[in-house]
Parts: sequence; C-alpha cells; structure tokens
Amino acid sequence: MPIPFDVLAEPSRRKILDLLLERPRLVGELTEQLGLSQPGTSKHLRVLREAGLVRVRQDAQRRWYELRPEPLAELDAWLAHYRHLWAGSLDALERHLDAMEDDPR
Amino acid sequence: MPIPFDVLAEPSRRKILDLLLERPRLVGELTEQLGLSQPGTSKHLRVLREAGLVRVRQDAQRRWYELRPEPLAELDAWLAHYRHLWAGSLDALERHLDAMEDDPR
DNA sequence: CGGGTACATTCCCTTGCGGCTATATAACCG
DNA sequence: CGGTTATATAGCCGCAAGGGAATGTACCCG
Repeated sequence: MPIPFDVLAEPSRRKILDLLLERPRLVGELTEQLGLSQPGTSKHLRVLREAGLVRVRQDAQRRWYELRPEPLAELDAWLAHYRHLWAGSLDALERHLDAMEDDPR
Repeated sequence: MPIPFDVLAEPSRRKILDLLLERPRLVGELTEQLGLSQPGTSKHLRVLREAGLVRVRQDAQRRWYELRPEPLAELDAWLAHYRHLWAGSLDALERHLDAMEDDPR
C-alpha cells in the first residue's frame, strides 16, 4: 500500500481524519461538519477507504467511520529519512529507535 | 507557512526531494534523473521553492538547488497528533520527547 | 408491503494541474 | 559584441479531480 500523499492533499479529507481522531462518526455528522453535500462526503470517504485510512462498521442503515492509522505510519517512515535534518541533538536516540523498529526484541 | 500536502502529492517533486537529500543539484542534473523536460523540472522547482521546501544558490548561470526541511518538520508535527495510534509501547517516551520540544531546557 | 432514513453511486460540469514547445533572460567565453 | 550554455517563463492542451443534483440501494418501522 503506497503512501497516500495525494489522498491527504485534499483539505476536506484531512478534516475528516481530524474529526475521526476524536471518535468514530456517521456520514451525516461528517457531512454537517464539512459543509459539503452528502454525496461529496461519501465520495471522499470512498477515497479514504480505498487508501486504507478509514474503515467502516455497519449498523443497520448507519455507517460508523473510524480511523485506520497504518498508512500514516508509512508516511511517518518516509519522513524518517529527512528527520535528521531538523532533529538535531536527538539524532542518536532516533537512530537507536529506528534500529529497534527494524529488529525488535 | 501551511503544510504543503499538495506539493508533496506530486511524484516528481518527491523524487526531487529524495535526490536533494543526498546533495544539492543543478537543474540539468534533476531534469536528467526525472526524465522530464527542462521546463517541466523548473516548474516543479518553482512550486517547491514557493512551498519553502527548497532554496537556490546561484553560481553564474547555474543554480544549485538544496533542501529546506522546515515544512517537513511541520508535517512531522501534524503527524504527531496521530502517532499514538500506532506507536504502542513507545507512547510514554514520545510524550516525554514531545514535552521537551515544547519546553526545551 | 409501503414509506422513511441513511448512505452510495452516477452523471455532468468546471477548474486546476502536469506535460510539452517555443521563447525570454542572464551569464560566460572567445 | 556574438554565440553558447543554463535556467526561467509563457502559452497551450488534455485529463483527472472535486462539486452538486438526481437517482439507486439497503434497512428499519408501522
């Protein structure tokens, strides 16, 4: 699963993630918060689903959307290559933690 | 300066950042590596410049492009809000480090 | 089974972006 | 100064993506 940069490039989709960070939400709730049409919201949710950033739990006619952080973890891993450029004095610690990730025990 | 998600959404631009991670480069060099036209490369470089992700050092007719990691650091800060979702056992350590960032001494 | 609710899908329109070609700009060299 | 090198800008085209209205689908309730 590639890092979904293009999916995150959309402000409404990032706002959805921010809202789901607090708690799972229904589509209607998200629609209201976003100020979009319901179909518009559903479309974004589909993109987020296909990128693995959210998952759905069905409850009768309702759909609870919740966060799936895995793709964000991959983004984090990508960022790690650059992190030494600004992390400064924490470098050594971070290299140690990165090594642990590769070979945890 | 907002986080340049849309700028990073473009594969060629991410490749430019990857190339600049090794060392500063000339436009011609980047053009060759990307397999784009020279104007195409310049256009991407302009976008990266305006997003603060690269800076230019002029040397006669040549322009050395180099990385400016600040916007990536902001992206890292955004990601931090989500990091506890996958970091698991390292939570406590990270919260400690985050606190240090806010109030280093 | 009929109507209502909650959401997804389809269709259409418009805009923005990435790509290229052609051209401008600027600096070096002989 | 004239030509060449290195890069930027302008102009144009095609496509994909976001937005809304209309419609489809699935489930509940009486």
